[in-house]
Amino acid sequence: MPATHTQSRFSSKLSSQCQNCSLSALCLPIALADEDINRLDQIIERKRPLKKGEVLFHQGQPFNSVFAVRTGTLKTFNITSSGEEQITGFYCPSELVGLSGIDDNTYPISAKALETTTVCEIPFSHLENLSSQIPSLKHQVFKVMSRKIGDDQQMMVLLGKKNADEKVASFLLNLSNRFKKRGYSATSFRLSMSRGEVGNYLGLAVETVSRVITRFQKNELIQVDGKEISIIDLPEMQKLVGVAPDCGKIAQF
Amino acid sequence: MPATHTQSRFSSKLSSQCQNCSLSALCLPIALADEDINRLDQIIERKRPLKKGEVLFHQGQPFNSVFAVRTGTLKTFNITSSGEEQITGFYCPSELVGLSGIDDNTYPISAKALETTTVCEIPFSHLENLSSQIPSLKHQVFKVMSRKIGDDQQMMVLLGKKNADEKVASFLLNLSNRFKKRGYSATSFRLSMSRGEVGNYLGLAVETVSRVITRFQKNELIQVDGKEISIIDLPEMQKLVGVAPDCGKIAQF
DNA sequence: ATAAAACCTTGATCCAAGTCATAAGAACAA
DNA sequence: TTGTTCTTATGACTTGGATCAAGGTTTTAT
Repeated sequence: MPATHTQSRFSSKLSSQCQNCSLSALCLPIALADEDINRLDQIIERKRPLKKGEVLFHQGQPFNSVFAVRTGTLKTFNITSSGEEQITGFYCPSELVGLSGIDDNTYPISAKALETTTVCEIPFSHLENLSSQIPSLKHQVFKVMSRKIGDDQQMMVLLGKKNADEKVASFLLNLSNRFKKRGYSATSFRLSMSRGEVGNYLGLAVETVSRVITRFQKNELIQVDGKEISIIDLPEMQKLVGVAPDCGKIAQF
Repeated sequence: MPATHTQSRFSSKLSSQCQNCSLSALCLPIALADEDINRLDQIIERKRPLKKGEVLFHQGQPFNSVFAVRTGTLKTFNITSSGEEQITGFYCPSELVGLSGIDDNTYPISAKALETTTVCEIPFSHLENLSSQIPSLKHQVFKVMSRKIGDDQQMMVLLGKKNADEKVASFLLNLSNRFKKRGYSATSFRLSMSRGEVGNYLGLAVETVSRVITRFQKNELIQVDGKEISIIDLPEMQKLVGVAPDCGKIAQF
């Protein structure tokens, strides 16, 4: 974990926090009136931290809440009919998990902490009620869901069309962008997931992930020390992924 | 196109139609009061049919509306940095296209008709307003988006983990389920997309799709005549995909 | 501190699916 | 109708990444 990324003092009481939270501009980036922020605040429950490996919710459990990651990282996955885990996403601070549960009131995936992780629980029925009263909040929820749909479609492109190098490069650049958005270094960060989990997510064998990373390092695209990654040649990495330098979003994930 | 699936008389006036539409239970399956259905009706514009190959909206265009397919089929795709088309979805009657445009008010994909296709245009800002007044409508929109997220995640599993046989079988069973839901035959239908488009969508070469389909036919899993497909051995196909016969949804798409 | 378990790397081998090539239908336009 | 283009099928060949195997390193638990 980057040193800058301190375990935020997890205040025991449900005091108004969204206003102070450094993530508020990302998690539900709304220009809400103070009064409305307080109303939002009141429906949010800040939970005790999850330890590494702890499960936030299980596939099949009744859906009640979506969760915003405050610190740490989660993975979501489901168990296939043949019993293997299939990772469907990684979630960093400010990102919302559980949206796919709305459809039939059941989580279709499980969510597990990759490291010590704190989340805000947002009971969805309350969010829905509140969103009727605050149009900009409703719009925000639509936006977040819409973005998720768009992102997942980019992920489908990645899985269907890209080779191992492009997959790994896309993955690293995607993480880089997510760190950057939260004010951390875009070029130097720590992977909270194992190579195996990266491979599982990208549709690659562990060995392939390992080899690609080694090769990237040899070619001086990145610098690797265990889980610490530094991107050295960002332009070259972007070229690999097929990003025109000006159009940050397209074709990256 | 199945003979049962007549080109619905496309009434030129914006008269109330949702009530009569055979798809209403699927497209936004709500138990709305009559009065509310009328309000929904009034914001919906029924457009002239699109001919095969016509584009409904272009990647990059400003987002204004989502569209419900009434008859025919659409594909959505984006153009990658290397200039090739990447298909991200096929849309059958009752299905909603364009939800990924909400996020930044721009369609991140294009939508094109695979055959003569009619759609209902739903201006999103109106839908949003109306949804503030009709909570069950708002909930329905959340549900539709949530389902899309879940479905796309299943698609990611398919692309990342499945082999060619499993991909094609999943694709055919998925179509089968969608036809069935609308009251058509689950075992006998017509593909409105080419083998090339199927391959593009599934991350396979045309030749592979062709070979798999030929092999399925040889093994008497399906019966093929050009674009007409009959599923002969449904249980075997389901086994191939890894569906427990009782849990229709999981692991299928 | 030490053992056990999980994770990462690298090499050797293999195979599923991609690519290339060809040819025969289908769909379409003039 | 006839040519042109698109689509599908099938064979021969190639290859990227999976799998198998083994050894080293890091993390976790006691």
